[in-house]
Amino acid sequence: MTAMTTGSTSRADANRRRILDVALTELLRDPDASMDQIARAAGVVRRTVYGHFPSREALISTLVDEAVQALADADAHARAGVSDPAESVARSVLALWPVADRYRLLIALAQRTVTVQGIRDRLAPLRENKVRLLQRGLDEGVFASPLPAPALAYVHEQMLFAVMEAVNDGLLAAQEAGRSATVAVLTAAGVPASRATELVAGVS
Amino acid sequence: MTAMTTGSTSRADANRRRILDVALTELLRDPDASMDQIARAAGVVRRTVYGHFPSREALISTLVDEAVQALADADAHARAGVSDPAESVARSVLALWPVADRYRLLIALAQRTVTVQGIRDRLAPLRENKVRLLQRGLDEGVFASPLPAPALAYVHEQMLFAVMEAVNDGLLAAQEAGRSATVAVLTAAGVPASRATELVAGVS
DNA sequence: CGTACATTGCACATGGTTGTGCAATTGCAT
DNA sequence: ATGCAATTGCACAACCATGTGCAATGTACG
Repeated sequence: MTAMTTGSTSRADANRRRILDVALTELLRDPDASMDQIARAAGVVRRTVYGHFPSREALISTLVDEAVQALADADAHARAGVSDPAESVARSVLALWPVADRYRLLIALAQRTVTVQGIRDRLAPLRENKVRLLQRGLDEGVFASPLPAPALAYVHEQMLFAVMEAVNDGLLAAQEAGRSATVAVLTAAGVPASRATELVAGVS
Repeated sequence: MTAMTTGSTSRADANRRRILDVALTELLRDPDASMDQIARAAGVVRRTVYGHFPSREALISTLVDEAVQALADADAHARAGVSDPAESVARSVLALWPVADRYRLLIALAQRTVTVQGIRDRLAPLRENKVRLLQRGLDEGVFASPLPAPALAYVHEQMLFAVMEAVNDGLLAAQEAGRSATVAVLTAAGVPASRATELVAGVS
């Protein structure tokens, strides 16, 4: 019965997984990291990487797919059945935080220019969700900003990157980062600081 | 007297200037733009660019120097003799806005990884000024944020990029952008929306 | 006109990266 | 141990970008 290589996903799949993981951190350090750099960092020869992925494009593309998937899942799950826009944003940011941190390279690539075509497109649905949420909050008077909802969405994204950078540079404890980022984002949306802190405390 | 090639800075200097300008926009479109791309875009042959700049490094480095210079000047001038931190931030952002927009590529390169070594370093003094200002505001209770001053500085920078992107993508009118960005930044620092709008109105 | 200088049009060497081919080797599981 | 699949270790071709050299061409200015 086709042995199915026991439960162990064989070392092939393990390698593939490791290559993806290493590629993530390696590309974060240098978005132009070569296949050789990635391979070496994964403890493998360049040729082996090509055994798993036909091209550099394909490798990064796989990474993008995983990232989008993880982000979409986290966001959808966090906002399920929450009606208040402020609470929704709070839950969303808190849930997205660790995932976005893991994949922040790709999101950074997404907003940069000529990398893999279509990163932006693949993130578009997620972004649109956020815009709708922000718009609703603005309409209901829960949020306040001189910026239109789509611009505010950009701002929120960038703020998350900023806080991640801060953590990275040791300016902020990783423990507090998620909550701090959430409060910061809410504040930027015009939610009074007191209400923002309260919300985050209540949600987490 | 040494002739000094009349008042006209000769076409050589004009070319040099145009190469720099074009390089700025070209590198903005693609941070990895080749010397050939830049040269063509400047209506010149690659070899000519090397006549003005010994290397790609040198070209970008010149750009960085100009950017840092312009930013530092604008910031210093805007904040001269202003004591209130909130007003100081307002003036600073409003003044920095057009300059940062012009040079945003470089600031983006600065926060990204392995480009020209030392972009971060050259921007450091400017950044430190901002951190001190934010710290003072936090101490005086004018600002409020769960983030420490240095992290808040990151956030402010990134917010500016976000708004620039928004303008770039047509989500926001260029006229309003500077003021909107300023209000957004102040709001993110914990200044109440009403006070922020008031400040910006009073300053511009 | 003729001088000086900037620009051009090659050509060239160099180095790095991508992607492929193939034989040899390693490791796992039966 | 033996077979199977993955991994390795080259070697290769193609491409692209960086810098440099040099002769020819243009262009402004006295």
